[in-house]
Amino acid sequence: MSKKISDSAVRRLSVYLRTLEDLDRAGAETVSSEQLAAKSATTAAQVRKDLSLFGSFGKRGLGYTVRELAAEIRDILGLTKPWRVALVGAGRIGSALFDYQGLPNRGFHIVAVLDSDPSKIGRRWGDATICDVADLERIVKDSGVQIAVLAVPVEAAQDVADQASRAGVRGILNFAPTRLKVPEGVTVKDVKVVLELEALTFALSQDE
Amino acid sequence: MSKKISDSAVRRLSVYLRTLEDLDRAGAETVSSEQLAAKSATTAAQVRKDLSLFGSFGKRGLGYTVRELAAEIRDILGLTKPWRVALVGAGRIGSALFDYQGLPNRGFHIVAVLDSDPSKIGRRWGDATICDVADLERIVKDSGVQIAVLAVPVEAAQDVADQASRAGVRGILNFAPTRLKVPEGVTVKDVKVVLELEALTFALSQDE
DNA sequence: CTAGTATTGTGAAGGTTTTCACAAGCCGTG
DNA sequence: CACGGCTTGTGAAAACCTTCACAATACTAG
Repeated sequence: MSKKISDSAVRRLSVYLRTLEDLDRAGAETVSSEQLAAKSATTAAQVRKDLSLFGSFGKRGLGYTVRELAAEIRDILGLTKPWRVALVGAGRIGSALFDYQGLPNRGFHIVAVLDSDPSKIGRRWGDATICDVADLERIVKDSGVQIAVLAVPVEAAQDVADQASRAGVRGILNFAPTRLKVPEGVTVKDVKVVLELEALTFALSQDE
Repeated sequence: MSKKISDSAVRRLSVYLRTLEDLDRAGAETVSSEQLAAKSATTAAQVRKDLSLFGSFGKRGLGYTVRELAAEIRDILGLTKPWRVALVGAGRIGSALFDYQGLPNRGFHIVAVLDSDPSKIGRRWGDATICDVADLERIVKDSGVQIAVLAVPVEAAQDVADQASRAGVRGILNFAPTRLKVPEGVTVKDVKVVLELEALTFALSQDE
């Protein structure tokens, strides 16, 4: 049915959304593809092409209504409904994510925090209690968790991914530096810090 | 001089390197493009094409020597020399990075940790002392810092990036969810957690 | 109502990246 | 040393992505 959308297009949409939210906060009512492109580090033609993959959201001669376009992109990205997230790993990355306001703002609700460390299990974080990761499957099922965020050591990641997949999670955001094997129907995205650093050193090594 | 190398090719090289390191640890001596591709989630042709951008590292009929190829890729990515890194922001992300063994292993040495919080300045982390971010420029110059890692709140990020650029930093790894403006000659790479999550929800919204 | 300015949406062109397919090369065996 | 099995390196083809360029349209001013 829907034509294939490239990953880069999706990522640009996400950038446009952030830009639009900034514009809205700054009080802008409308924006042209030219302006949106400038603030999103791309070109006007690219903006229009990206949007045209999903519909026709602007008015010729006028541009786009900031709020309307933001709403359309939220819809495209699947951000109009809340997502139930389980945070696995109550270490420093887990705790930084737990407190990060950007997640609930975008509709990502952490409904469970899990860890394997007995000294952490049972502790309270805000209004969440840290649960034993051994109960992951039950918790995922009971709370209807759709997305698992893996902020666990690399040795544990595949195991947690297996359990989460078995329990019916549909997406995994993985902070561990390893390529997870997951069944059909489960989507993984990786946060690759070292890879970014290496892309950086490649760039730096080039221009000298 | 050097032809333009696509970002995706560079990122794949980084993945190959990790795979090769795993293979080496597992005791493998040689690897074919087919095997390397399977473990790196790409195709054999892609592997060969990527490598051919930089030279000819294999033996026909035999494949690649794991260690040799790893060394070549390290060289390509600029990982054969140590990089001096300043870590700005001694919060949870900063502290997670500071303790992460993956960085020194890859030649990234954190030579300074900075923060603006008076209650943190002066504290010791391992054998580093947290410095006042107001001294960033002096420290960058004195220690020959090449890369700044920004693990600071979004409001502070642009300001720190400006100071770091002025002090002569060549690369910035940015964890803050904002697009940094930097002068010519400074390269920025972003770690985009929310963007990955949104790419995930897009994928999940598609197949249902 | 007409002219003029602005800006979208989109086919077509241009460019880049990936895949294909095969000659060239390496090794072990007999 | 000749043959067969295997695997690289690489032009050429195919697929994909970005940019161009312009007709279509919206509004404003006169």
